[in-house]
Amino acid sequence: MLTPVIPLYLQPATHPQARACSACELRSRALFGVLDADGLQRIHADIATPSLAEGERLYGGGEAGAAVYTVRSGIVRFERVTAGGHRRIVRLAGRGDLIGQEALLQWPYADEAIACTPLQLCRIPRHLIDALGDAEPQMLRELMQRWQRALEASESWVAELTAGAARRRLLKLLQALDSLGGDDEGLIWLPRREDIGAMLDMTIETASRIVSALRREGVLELLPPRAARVDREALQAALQRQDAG
Amino acid sequence: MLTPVIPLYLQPATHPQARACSACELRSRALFGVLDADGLQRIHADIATPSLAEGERLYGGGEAGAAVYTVRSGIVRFERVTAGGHRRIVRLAGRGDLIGQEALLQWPYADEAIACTPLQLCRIPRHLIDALGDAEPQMLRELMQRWQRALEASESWVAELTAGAARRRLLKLLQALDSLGGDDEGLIWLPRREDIGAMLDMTIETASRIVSALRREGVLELLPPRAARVDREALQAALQRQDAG
DNA sequence: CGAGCCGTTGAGGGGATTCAAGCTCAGTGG
DNA sequence: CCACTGAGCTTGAATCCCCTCAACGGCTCG
Repeated sequence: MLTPVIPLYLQPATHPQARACSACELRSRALFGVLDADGLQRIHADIATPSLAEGERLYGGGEAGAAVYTVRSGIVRFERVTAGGHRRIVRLAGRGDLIGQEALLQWPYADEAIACTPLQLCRIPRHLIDALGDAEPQMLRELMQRWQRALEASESWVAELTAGAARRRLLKLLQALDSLGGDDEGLIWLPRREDIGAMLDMTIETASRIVSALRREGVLELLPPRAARVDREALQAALQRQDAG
Repeated sequence: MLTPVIPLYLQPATHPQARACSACELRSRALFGVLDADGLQRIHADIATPSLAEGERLYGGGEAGAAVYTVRSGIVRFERVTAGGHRRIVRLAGRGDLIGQEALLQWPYADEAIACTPLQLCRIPRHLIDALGDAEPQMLRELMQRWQRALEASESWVAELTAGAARRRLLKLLQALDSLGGDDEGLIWLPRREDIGAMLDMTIETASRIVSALRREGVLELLPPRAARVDREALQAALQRQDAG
């Protein structure tokens, strides 16, 4: 998918944010990828690009929201508190994912959204999507694709991260973190043990024991705090053995 | 939300399926609830209302689908096979829910969909939604609501049915089954022990032990095969004690 | 009646939790 | 400078919940 270069003569008249969107390396993967330069020009003014530090909250569950967000870089986690009063992380989102989509329906946010790493976002107000929906039906299709991707992520979470032995779940989490935010060299964000527990339903002690074991086995090289390097081959091998034995 | 009565003089000229849709008790909750009589008249011809017996498969994971379905009555389960080769049930759908929505994006079905009970559906071809999308923007909004509901169901599944002790998960499942397909008297569909295992990640033996215990405690009255009556008060009380102790 | 499926129950073992102690490290203030 | 503190992590020992393996009963169906 080619992203057309904007002619120079157009640029002086172009809003800075529109230029930023045009140049955005995510554009082909992003919600507004279907828009041309004119389309971007029309919407530029309302789009902000906020940043959050690790641990900061983007929004809370139950809040009435007026915007959706695209993740430009970083990882977001979605938390909720169970009926039993325990904190549970139900999903992660990374680069290119759309979050807070329920705001488009004027529904309150379903979960609490928190930055796991330094986070860069695009903030897109609801009224913008509403207005654009009529003019650009292709964008609605993009939107529905985002919804389906989120559903797919959540169902995969159920299938892969909530079943089986603790060690298998943790290996699967490492795999997911690698494909979500890992770089070429296998450098990943490694959650705090308590957050691993909230994701995989285990105690911090169990999480710690398994992480330590994987470190001793060479699957994981810890780079405290909050980072690690995974040996992808060793990870695959460990998963194979896990599923076999 | 009122569903307008169709004048009698209109009916002889009306396609039988359009009459059925108009009279459908689900209409206000269904995808085409926003359409008026004329709108229904236009789309009637392509809508079928298939029925499936318990255990029959609606579609398989990976298949290319050309239709979405609305559940008129019964319960559907979504299964997939994990990377480790185990069968996992990741979500349930009931009356009023939309299933197979990924077909609208021309994506293959994500999961296998299987009837848990006798099932009545509305089959809505993709081309119909495509055509209607332009004419009836309100319907796209309905569609996005369905997507969000499915996402919400999946995230709730993660939060409530995959964490905590086996007994708590099973109690929560009974609660979910009651609100999904239960009648006034607490009559519910009770899955086979193997399916309980695939939902809650436990063995059939553990499922059986807990079901038996709940029967002895009076929470559950078994009505074999595949049915039970829940004592809602006792269920609530059992959950309270579970979360307390 | 025997075969097969489904469900139930028991006994033993293993993996995760619980309870507890000690470690590292950053921030604070004497 | 260094003890002090608290948060996060690690490790050990004992307990318990759930899994594994096994046997058996009810039911349907050929």
